[in-house]
Amino acid sequence: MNQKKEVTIYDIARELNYSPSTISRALNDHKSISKKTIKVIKKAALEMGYRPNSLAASLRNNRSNTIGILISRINRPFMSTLISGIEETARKAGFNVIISQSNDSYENEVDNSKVLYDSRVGGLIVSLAMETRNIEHFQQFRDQGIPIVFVDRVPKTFSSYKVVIDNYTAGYNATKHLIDQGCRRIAHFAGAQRRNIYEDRKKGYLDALSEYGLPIDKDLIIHAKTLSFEEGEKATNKLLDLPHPPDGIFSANDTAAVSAIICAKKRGINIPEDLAIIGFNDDPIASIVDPPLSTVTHPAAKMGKIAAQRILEHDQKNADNNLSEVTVLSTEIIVRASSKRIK
Amino acid sequence: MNQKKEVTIYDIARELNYSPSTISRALNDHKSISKKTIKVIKKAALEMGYRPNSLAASLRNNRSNTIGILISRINRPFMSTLISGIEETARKAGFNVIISQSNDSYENEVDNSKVLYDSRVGGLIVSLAMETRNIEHFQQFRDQGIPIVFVDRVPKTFSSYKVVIDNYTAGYNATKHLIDQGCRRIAHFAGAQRRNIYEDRKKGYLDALSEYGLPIDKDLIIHAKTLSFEEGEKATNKLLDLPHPPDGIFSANDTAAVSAIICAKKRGINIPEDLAIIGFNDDPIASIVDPPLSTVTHPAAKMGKIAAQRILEHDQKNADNNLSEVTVLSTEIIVRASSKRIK
DNA sequence: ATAGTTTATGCAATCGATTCCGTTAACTAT
DNA sequence: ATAGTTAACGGAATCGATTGCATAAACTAT
Repeated sequence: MNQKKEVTIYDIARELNYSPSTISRALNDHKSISKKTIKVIKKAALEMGYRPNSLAASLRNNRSNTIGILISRINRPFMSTLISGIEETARKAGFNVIISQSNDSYENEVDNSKVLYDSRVGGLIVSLAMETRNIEHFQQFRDQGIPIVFVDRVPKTFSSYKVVIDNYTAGYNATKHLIDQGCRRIAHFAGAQRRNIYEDRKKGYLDALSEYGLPIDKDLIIHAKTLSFEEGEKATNKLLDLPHPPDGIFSANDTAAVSAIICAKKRGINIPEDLAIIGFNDDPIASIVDPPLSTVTHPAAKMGKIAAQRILEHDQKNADNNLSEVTVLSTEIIVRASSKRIK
Repeated sequence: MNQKKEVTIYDIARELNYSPSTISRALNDHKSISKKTIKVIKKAALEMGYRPNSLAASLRNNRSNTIGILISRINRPFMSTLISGIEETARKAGFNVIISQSNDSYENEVDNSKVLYDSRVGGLIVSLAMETRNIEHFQQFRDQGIPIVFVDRVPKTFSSYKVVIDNYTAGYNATKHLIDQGCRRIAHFAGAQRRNIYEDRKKGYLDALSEYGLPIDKDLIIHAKTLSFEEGEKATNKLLDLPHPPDGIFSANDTAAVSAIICAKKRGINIPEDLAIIGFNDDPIASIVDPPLSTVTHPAAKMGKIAAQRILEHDQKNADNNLSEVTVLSTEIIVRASSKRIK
């Protein structure tokens, strides 16, 4: 038995002949405790090695100083940067951050949401799994007045805080950029259309083509489940095997775009002369690949910061207030060598 | 006021005319409750929408089903994969994962360790900040019998669970590989020597040189604080400006190695013919850069899994048992074009 | 000087689950 | 049939902090 007994506010109370209430209030700088007493109590707490028990406080308040994160995968540049932004903001406010990953499975998402609920998180930040169609599992949080912030991959029908980018405009601009560079047969690597981000990017692509009088060729639109490196490779080969191969590709993510660059190079295609390519996200690999990949920025850290702020703010305000604020962040096109045909 | 009242075991008890003790035991499949009763209670719990309050249970047990992670930065490929491995393993066992990043600052590490302690985490997984010299802040966990697992960047003097790779051998083998490829003037990008991983890699490098009768040239050893892309670029330029530039570089991470490839290429150096390069970690950028970077694997996911397992196991065993088990994982050299001179 | 107010603090219930220690009833062995 | 077990369940304290409602003292105003 080597576990030292932990010091509680009762121990301090006994030591100083105050009541536990006073100790609690003093440690929280409650205004009804005199400054002198506060000083004395804090000093004693420090000396006695007192460490607050967050669990007890959370139980009493029925709310923990914890933000739950529910995302598909942690080890993706966008996601880990998003988390980093959340963590940084949350920690400054004394909040903990619990992470859970669904691996894009609906079932995992539901299970994880339950566990986070049981942990009485003070707020929830969610980026939907690829699979998810039904979002009833978030209702329990709303019933308890626990704020939810959806980021990036958001549901259409659930009214809540949302932090997103304008995927439509980004898709439109990326496509327009390729058109401006002289591309006339532009392919698109599209993601799962169930998710807003991929649906909107595709819409932007389609509208840009239409607007500039370019025909829409279904053979040039490749739907991939995960836009992985392998899928990108396969898609690129398929496109290049076409009788009339494309002269441009707008990929809904960087991974597939990079694989397209590498694959096309292997086949002796000149980039960007024969084939101009633009991706999405500005992952680290985008600036490393040769030629460097043009892409669309995705402000992950900022999204995380704002999402966390929504939850922290909510803590302050009245619970019923303004639960459905939508924040749209701007993106930029970064033009690199993979699409720069016009000098 | 729209917050639905939450259902507790007391509500179920009242409803079924059982005592709360029985409800609690039934929900936990306690053996002294009849199977029939368990079935009845679980059914009622489900119907009534009961959700356990983890906070209450944790308070009572003075230990939460939570693993705290204390690392430098989340958004690095190695780290986010490590976290992913931890999360996956922990979640299967019903544990939550709280993350905190120190940004390599000692103060942040200490602060975060306190917050995690106050949250009564059931275990702690740590990769030390670059700055950290003093490790007293971990003593509080040991005093309470809370298991600590150090991963990758571990302290030398603190006896605890550890999960590491054999950095010395990896550094030795990476250097030997370059020697085998005909390199005779091999430079080294070394990280902060305070951390075991960089110190050991450098030792391996030095011993390999000695063993093969190659002189050790201090000009060829560059110490960088963070081995960032910029530092790598600067170091490469410095090396290439030398009267006798090196014909090989062993970088203690991939980021700096990739920047070396890009920088050297810009200067018209042929890789690997004029300069062979090998990195460390096998980050995604390693296989994307042109030519692809040879590197040393770093089993991040496996490390995370094992670290989490240590904590989960500890929960089962007697607390005083075997607290200082060290696990050494094996690494492999991946030879890619950046160092392959001999066909 | 008296009533009203402010300041500083204490009392005790509360959050929800867990568990030690009974107790009762049914069952088993001799 | 009686003592001894076992099975199934209840009572009540407990974990540690918070907070609404007192209360006592000191102070202010008239």
